[in-house]
Order: sequence, then structure tokens, then C-alpha cells
Amino acid sequence: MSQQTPTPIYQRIYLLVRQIPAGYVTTYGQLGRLVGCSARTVGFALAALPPGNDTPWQRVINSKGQVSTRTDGEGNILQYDLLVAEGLHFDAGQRLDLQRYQWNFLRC
DNA sequence: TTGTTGACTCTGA
DNA sequence: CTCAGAGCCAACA
Repeated sequence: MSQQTPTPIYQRIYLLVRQIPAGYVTTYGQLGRLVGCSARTVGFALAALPPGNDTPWQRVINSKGQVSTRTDGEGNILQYDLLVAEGLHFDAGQRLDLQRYQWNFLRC
């Protein structure tokens, strides 16, 4: 029988991102390990997210606690604004405190 | 089928 | 602390 993907890796990532509550964030590497893939795959998955979806992609940042620069352009500025609107606090250099805002999926 | 690209992460200096 | 290079996996042509 043909090999069919049990669950599209992208779909897996989207489901995890949706489990992130407002006011918290996560990193690409964290999601990548949870889905069993590398961080790049996560970033690529979010990049492939269609507009108008209900996935809080803005809550996904890099391990540096900073918003990643997107090839689209001002996307990073929008993400910064959305996070601030959710009550997150950025320090100098537009960096977030991952030790304080990083969401733990195991915590549930 | 292979090769290139991409919103990353890690290690070393 | 910052900067640079290498590794990584999945999707697209």
C-alpha cells in the first residue's frame, strides 16, 4: 500500500500553534521537536500559512526571543504589534523574555 | 528522481 | 555579549 502521510507535518504544526494561549509565545525549535522535525520546517510551515486563517502565527518566534524577519517585509512589524496587544513586554532590541513568555505544551 | 530554498538552531571564536 | 558558518527537514520546479 502506498505510503500516506499519517498527518501532514504542516497540520501538526498548526494544531500546536493554536494551542498557545494569548500572552504566551513559543519558538520554532520547540514546535519542530514536538512534531518531530527541524525548526526550519516549522518556519516554512508558517510561511505557507494562508491569509485569513485562525492560526496565531504571531506567537511563534525564534530562539533568540525576537521576531524573525520575514521575506514578505513588514510582517515582523505586524507580529510585534500583535504580541504587544496581547500584553507581552518587549525589552530593548525588541526582544521577549522567553523564560517568562515561552509556552510549555507539556504544562497544558 | 534530484537540486534549491527557507519566518531556524547550534557551536565556536 | 555579538558574529559567522554548518546542519537540518520539508515543499516546490
